[in-house]
Amino acid sequence: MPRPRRPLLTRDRIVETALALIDADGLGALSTRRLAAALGVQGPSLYNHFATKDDILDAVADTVTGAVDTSGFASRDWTAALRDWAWSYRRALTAHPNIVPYLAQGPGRRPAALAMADAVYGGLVRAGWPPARATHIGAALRYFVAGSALGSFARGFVEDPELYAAHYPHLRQAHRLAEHQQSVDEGAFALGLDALLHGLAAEYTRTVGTVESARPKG
Amino acid sequence: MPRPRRPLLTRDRIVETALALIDADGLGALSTRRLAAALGVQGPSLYNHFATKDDILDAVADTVTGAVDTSGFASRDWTAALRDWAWSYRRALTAHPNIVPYLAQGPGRRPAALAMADAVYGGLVRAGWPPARATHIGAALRYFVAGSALGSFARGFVEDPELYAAHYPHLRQAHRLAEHQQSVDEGAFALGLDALLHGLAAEYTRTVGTVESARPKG
DNA sequence: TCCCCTAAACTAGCGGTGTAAGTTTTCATT
DNA sequence: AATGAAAACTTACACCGCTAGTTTAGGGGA
Repeated sequence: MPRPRRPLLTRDRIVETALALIDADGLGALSTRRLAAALGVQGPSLYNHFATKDDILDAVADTVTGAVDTSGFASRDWTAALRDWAWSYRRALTAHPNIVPYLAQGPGRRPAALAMADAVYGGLVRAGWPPARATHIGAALRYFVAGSALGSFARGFVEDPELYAAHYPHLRQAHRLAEHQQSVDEGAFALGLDALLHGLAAEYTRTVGTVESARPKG
Repeated sequence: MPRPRRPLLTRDRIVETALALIDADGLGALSTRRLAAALGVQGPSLYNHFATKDDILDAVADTVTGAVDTSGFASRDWTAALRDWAWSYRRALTAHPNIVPYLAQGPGRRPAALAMADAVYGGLVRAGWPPARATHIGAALRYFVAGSALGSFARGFVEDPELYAAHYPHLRQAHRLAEHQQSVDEGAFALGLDALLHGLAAEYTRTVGTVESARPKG
């Protein structure tokens, strides 16, 4: 097949299909040939639109990150904005859990990640946090969200309780975790996020100023 | 070469060499043939000792996790024990950063991970936390540590500041992050951990009891 | 309008991957 | 002493990411 009258591929179509395949079958099941086949095309044709497979994955990661909402930093006080952002961030990642290992690992140089960092950092500095502190806070929240989306804690446990009872006395009821996987993970996230924000608020009043100065500038 | 008089391979030697290769060249550079070559052996010989490559990686992950110290839960109050554990956990992971993506992702069914969960969960319950809360706290800390070890926040930034100034106004000084990568990541971890523990301590006094009841049982 | 360069598909193929299958020889057990 | 398992080997398969070279359609300049 020579050059077709209308291009069969576009970057958007490739990224979209790649994300669908990753969601359906996992990161390891995405090969250039399988992706191309899903697009009705031969493997190497992808290289007319992307330089490497990693470039495709970067683009996929960028669209996932792009779904994160940071608008709270423009309108709400910094603790509420952080909370909204963290939950939105988590939702964006858990909506596509199979890409998270790639996304969390790779560089934050992708546009959507930079825009997100910019919004968070800017919002915290505007709220009165010293720049170095703002950096740390953004990073700490990112750690927590990425970790929570990466490996489900509960998923690691298995249904058979006997496996645990013998060697790990306190985990005798751990098999129940498998049943309530999602609620355990979300509960742990909610608890940890609340604790983090509580601790940060205490640090804020201790080192930055009163609650009043935390109002958005508008 | 037939069966040698003394076995050339042992599980321990394989795991040890695999970890060294991963540390040196990254997870992606570990192939069964390269690993075997480093052991003075042909690729498929590994399958006399491990069923799959993933089994090898699981064993590597288990030895890394095994270096985490949870002894604080036996002797210190729960906040100090959590802090010690989190730092030890982080040190164990950052000592072998290349294996972290695999480790953080996979199931927690490996013995060392189970033993760790057992110690943490048991320690928190003994301190008076309700079982469900203890599960959430252990998971939340795990999220935070894994996320912090997984992707360096600072590493994502690049030296050239002009790349940022144009589109991301608040990141104008982000290039400095690259210089202080390690201290930024550690500072973010320290800040986040302190905030988390502060928030958990507040939750403890609010819902569980006074500080007195948090003493270790002994 | 003709020409030509670029774009976007193709086919063929390279070196590498995990692992299955079967072979050979040594060691340990009966 | 015989036997069977263990631990190395070789060969081979299907797949991987990617390169090189080919073919033709489309668009811009003479």
